[in-house]
Amino acid sequence: MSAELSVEPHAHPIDADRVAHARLRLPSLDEASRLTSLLSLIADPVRLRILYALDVSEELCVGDLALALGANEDQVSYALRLLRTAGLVVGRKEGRVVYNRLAADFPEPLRDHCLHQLVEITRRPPTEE
Amino acid sequence: MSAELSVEPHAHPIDADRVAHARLRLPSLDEASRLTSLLSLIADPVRLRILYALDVSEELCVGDLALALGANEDQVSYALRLLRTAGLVVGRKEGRVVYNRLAADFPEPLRDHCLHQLVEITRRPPTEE
DNA sequence: TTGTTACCCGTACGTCTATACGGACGACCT
DNA sequence: AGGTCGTCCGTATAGACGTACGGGTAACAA
Repeated sequence: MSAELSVEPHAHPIDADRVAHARLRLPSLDEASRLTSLLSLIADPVRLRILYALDVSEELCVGDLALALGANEDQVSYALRLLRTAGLVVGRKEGRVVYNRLAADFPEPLRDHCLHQLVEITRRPPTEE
Repeated sequence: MSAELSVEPHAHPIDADRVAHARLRLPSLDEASRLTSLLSLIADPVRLRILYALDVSEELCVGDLALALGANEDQVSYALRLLRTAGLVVGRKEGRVVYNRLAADFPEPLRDHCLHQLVEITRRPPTEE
């Protein structure tokens, strides 16, 4: 998956300049994988809305989260498991209730760009003429 | 998949205020799905790097794109198919070569936030202590 | 202590996604 | 015209992902 191949699909680059130009500025396969694994995490309706909910409300437990989303607790629990594993969400246990909140080192750009700014895209669907 | 359920998983919301607060500001399931389907498209190493390449170089054909990415043409071709279907990339055919470029109505926030800003995350991996 | 609540975990299933392969088209060169 | 190259499309297979289900743990109440 992270193997560098010595590719030579066809020996005739049509625009060698642009290929070299792109090649230099392109993020490496490793960097891209790191970013896309992060994006994949928020590219899910349940997880995205969980992050939204935790962003506006300081912290929420699983049951209330499911109530706010209109989803069942299994979905929320599974989503939280992934978010916690990735270190985006942390759980504070108080009694028998686990309060979830965004991690302190939650990537700021992710919060700013994806949670705050990118919502506007949803208001204007891409199929506008 | 887009069915509204009349859920009542448990009758004891622990923090009713925060639930209501989150519920009001939460994007609808439909809005979230629209956004996540877009994010899923760029949440793939091949597609993300293609968008990057097309962003720095005006336009590139499939073969050169594969050359720049170090991927085979099948991967690039398949990725371009999805990006074209979504309307993010358009193809200009000139002779037997198809030059691909970002669509004119490519969502600006997506380009700004995901392509330009979000790269910095990759520079500082999330596993930093 | 017994029962109930809130939650987590492991497993199994259905589904969606990406990849690889083969064929087909149109465009250039001789 | 014939041959070759660049690209696209359809199909099949393997793998990853999300969902649902059942059991299990810790905490509070009676």
